[in-house]
Amino acid sequence: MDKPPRPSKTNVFLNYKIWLSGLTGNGLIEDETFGLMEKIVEKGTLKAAADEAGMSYRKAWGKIRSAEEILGYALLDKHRGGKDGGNSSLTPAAFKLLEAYRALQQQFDDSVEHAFNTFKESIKKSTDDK
Amino acid sequence: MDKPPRPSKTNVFLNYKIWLSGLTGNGLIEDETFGLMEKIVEKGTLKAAADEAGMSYRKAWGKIRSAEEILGYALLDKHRGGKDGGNSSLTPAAFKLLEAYRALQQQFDDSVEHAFNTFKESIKKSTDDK
DNA sequence: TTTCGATATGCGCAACTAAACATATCGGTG
DNA sequence: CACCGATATGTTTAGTTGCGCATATCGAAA
Repeated sequence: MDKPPRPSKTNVFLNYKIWLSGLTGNGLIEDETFGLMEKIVEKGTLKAAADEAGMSYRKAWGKIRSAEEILGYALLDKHRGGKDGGNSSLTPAAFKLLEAYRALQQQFDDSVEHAFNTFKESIKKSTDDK
Repeated sequence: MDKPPRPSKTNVFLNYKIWLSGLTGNGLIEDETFGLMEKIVEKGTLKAAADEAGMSYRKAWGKIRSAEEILGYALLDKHRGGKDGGNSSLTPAAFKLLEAYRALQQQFDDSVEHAFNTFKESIKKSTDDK
């Protein structure tokens, strides 16, 4: 889930995480959920996406359900029944959200890169220079 | 511990968290620990800092201990005994670390501010404009 | 109208985390 | 040299979260 820690000269690593939440406080949308959304695009079903992500269907379904509750709108067009059991696809709103989130994450990654470099320099400096 | 979520027009909030870790993976240094460090400067003892932070001495001590283990150097000059039982103060290295961390956090705050504004604009846009 | 595989959901148990409790040690100071 | 209050640490209990087992539902196609 979390980003792999960034190595520093002092054996200290910086970790960070971003996620979305609703106003009630319970429930959250984290990277794992967006990962699922991407896999649903590829595979066409929530089940296949869950398998691909190495998580149980129960868990994947819960994450999507929770996210939809927070957002107040559907992320998936879900279809049950039929020869192949059913399928799911992203709603247009889900597509937009996914894109926006990935862009947000990218900006975050970039700024972290810079901030962490500064941080490493700071703790490297001797104490007598300020 | 975590930052209070940032409100968005769509009732979705952005949350984020940063923390430090060592190379073994077990143990971490989070905002709470830096908060303790600041209170130790104010109060002069770990106990008073723990009380101020509303946590047990046991917990506070554990956090400091863990942080020192990760970093490989002492955060506190600890003194036992004496009339008033003892006291603790930050080491110079701890001061530097604390300052660097707070600066890092500030940079995060700023970049998140900007990134989240962009995010909100993105999910507001209609789907037919790209 | 039976079948099949994906969606849908309740619920109990396990794993982990966090808090609470208990207890020992230290050493200036009166 | 006894006292006091903070540092130091193991043990134990409590609480939370999540995982996955079990089971039901759906509907196009054969």
